[in-house]
Amino acid sequence: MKLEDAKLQFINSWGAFGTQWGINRTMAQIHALLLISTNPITQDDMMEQLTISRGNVNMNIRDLIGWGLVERVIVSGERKEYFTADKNIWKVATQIIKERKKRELDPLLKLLSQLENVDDKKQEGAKEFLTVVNDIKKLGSHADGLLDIMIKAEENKFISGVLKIFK
Amino acid sequence: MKLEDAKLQFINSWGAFGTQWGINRTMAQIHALLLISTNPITQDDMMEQLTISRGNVNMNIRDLIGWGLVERVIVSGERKEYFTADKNIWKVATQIIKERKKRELDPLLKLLSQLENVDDKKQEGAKEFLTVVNDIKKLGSHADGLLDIMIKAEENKFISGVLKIFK
DNA sequence: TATTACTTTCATAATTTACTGAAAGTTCAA
DNA sequence: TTGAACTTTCAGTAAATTATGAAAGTAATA
Repeated sequence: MKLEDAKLQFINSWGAFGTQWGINRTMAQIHALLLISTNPITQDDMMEQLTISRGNVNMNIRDLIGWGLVERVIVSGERKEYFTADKNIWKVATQIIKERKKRELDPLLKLLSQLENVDDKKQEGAKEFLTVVNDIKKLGSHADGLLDIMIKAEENKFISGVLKIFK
Repeated sequence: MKLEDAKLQFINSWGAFGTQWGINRTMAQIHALLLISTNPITQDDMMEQLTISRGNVNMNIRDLIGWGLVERVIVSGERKEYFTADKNIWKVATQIIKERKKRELDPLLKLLSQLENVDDKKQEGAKEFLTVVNDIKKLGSHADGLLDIMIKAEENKFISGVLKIFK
């Protein structure tokens, strides 16, 4: 397989994969493109490579920066803005997890806590309801801590070894 | 807060939450409804409670069954079909993770493996590309194992304690 | 075997989400 | 301060996803 084809396929697959996880296709594609670009690239480069409009590129770049996945780079002597993405996949994963937690999980857990304040906890069905709500809360907080460990484990042979015991 | 209101809000929030993770709103709502229903319910119950069409209920129930999250229940003496969902949140989580892995992660990893077969691995940019592809693969397989641990840890105080050391 | 009770399908409609492109905004250099 | 180079915004449009509901399918009862 030619490198160019492989790159193209990587970008497309990454886009498709993102879609299934609630991330918009173009945003994922731009990120993929940046991941495999050796040097920082411009918005025009992205427009050309992905055949998408200027507005689209701009909005998604802005989102990616908001997610902490992409950075603006100033190339001295150039007027144009360049962009780059952190190539360290573990950092990328940490960042995504951190953001999703902040944006989605935390608000959900907060809401669930409120739902636990039902008036009459002895009424028909209340017990089952409260159990489910509470269990989701527990799972949420647990997942949180464990994903932290996952990231650390990835960069730490010792922890990695210890964890294998439990598999 | 009244129990009925809390239930309603739970269903709606769960639906909204699902949407952000690439799960369609109605499917998540049906699942939520089943989670907090003490007894098995019928498609008509769902139509009424969620004010959605018969077709919509039927298609999403079918999907939920495909995900292994919902089961048909036969109530003796009744002609109608009833449905129920496993209330054990850890089993639910395991099941979702297992399915997403099978449907999305595995195919992606397989594809990435193919992309590693680029013709000339010495050409400009090939190294960076292959590193990214390989790192994602590694992350993918690692995440897999660790999510297993998470589920087990949730039900095992000992492991849970050990894991805290690493936080 | 007809009737009834119920389930499934799927073409079309509604809704949601994403994209475009031109206009407005910004910044820098002369 | 003018204008060229570049970036951002956003109303309108297009595309993708979901939902509807009536018709077709199935299977239990009489």
